[in-house]
Amino acid sequence: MSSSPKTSNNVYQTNNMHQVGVPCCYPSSMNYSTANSANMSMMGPLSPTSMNIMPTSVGVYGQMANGGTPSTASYGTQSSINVLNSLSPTRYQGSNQMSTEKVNINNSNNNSMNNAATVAAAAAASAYRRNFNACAKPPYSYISLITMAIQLCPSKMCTLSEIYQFIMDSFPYYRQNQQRWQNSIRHSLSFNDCFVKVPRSPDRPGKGSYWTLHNEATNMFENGCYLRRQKRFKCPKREAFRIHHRDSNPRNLDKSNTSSSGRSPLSSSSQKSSDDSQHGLISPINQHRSTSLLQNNFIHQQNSIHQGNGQSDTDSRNHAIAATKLKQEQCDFNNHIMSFDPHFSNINYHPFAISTLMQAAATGDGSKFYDSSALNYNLYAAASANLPQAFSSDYYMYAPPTQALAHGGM
DNA sequence: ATGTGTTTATCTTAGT
DNA sequence: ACTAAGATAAACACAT
Repeated sequence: MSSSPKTSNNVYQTNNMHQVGVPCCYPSSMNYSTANSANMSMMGPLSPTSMNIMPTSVGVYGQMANGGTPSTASYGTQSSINVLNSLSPTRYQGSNQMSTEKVNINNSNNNSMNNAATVAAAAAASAYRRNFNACAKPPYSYISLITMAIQLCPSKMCTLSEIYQFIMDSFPYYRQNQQRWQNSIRHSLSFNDCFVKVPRSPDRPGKGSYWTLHNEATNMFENGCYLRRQKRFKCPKREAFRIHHRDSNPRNLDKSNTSSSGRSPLSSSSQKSSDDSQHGLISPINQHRSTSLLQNNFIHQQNSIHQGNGQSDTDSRNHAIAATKLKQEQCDFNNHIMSFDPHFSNINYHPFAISTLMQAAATGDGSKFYDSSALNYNLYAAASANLPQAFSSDYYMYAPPTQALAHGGM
């Protein structure tokens, strides 16, 4: 298998994708051209200016310097064990190319601001040098990367292009081979029931929908492993609806008999896209947040769209009835689990949980020395603060797109 | 034309 | 070894 990486000619354009009211906070000024080592020089030489900003990015990922899987005995929390065990030596070859220079990160909060800033800056500078010629693939699955992007949005939903932007801003590795991984991102969004598409409202024109998390899929990585979930999230209601729709649609009856292996579904109407909002999959948790009205509007609009989109009257009625019923059931269920699930009542449930990192970022934890305008950078500061001390010397750190910050993030 | 979204197929990898 | 999750490639439809 040659699998020579395709080099795309696309340069990701961020500036005019959607202009109004995008409920997202990611810096959108960076255009990352695809993929060669020369392009990595865009990260620029380390300057005093960037030094001041670097500590925001003392995020960590990587593998043990000696290449081995760490024994579970040595390291503090179960979550950190899971994180490290999830690293594959073959997968993150990039980090093998790093220099052997080691960084001692002192992440104690007891240090004075100056000391901590100095240490962090030194660590960042060192990491910068190490990182300059090698960008290891971060130990996060695409699903977890998408989840991070969504969770970091105040509105808890964002567009595809914003997901791209978050990933590229956060992980230099993904400034390369964009065509490849962006296809995978799109596949992940469509394929996984944990991601729910939210249509745009008419007053927010633009390409693509918003994506949010299924309200039952907000704790997929609470065990601390962001590479592989123990169980793929599947929405039973969606599955049931799919089956119901398939079996009750006369157009599918003959197909289901004849083409068990058929490839024709490419031309069939998609289920996920049209059914999400009808299922009431928009989280009531999210409805507590700033976009509740917006999302409710989306749901209503989508319902009305479906009732008049050319289906037969019978189909439309059945859809509407089923949607209403499912939506009510979903809300009841959500209210129920929210009453006792610790994940919803205690956001600090787990030190490595995304929700924990979000909380730290949102409340300014780890942002003492940093510009807090870019939430995603604070995420990594928070992650760094949670880093077990035993790992600190062997971690692979990475740099943010310093130019974006230096230019004010716009 | 380009971006977005869906789906199938196939391969790799982690977990057991 | 087996299974399931995830990654990758690709074809295609549709929206902007």
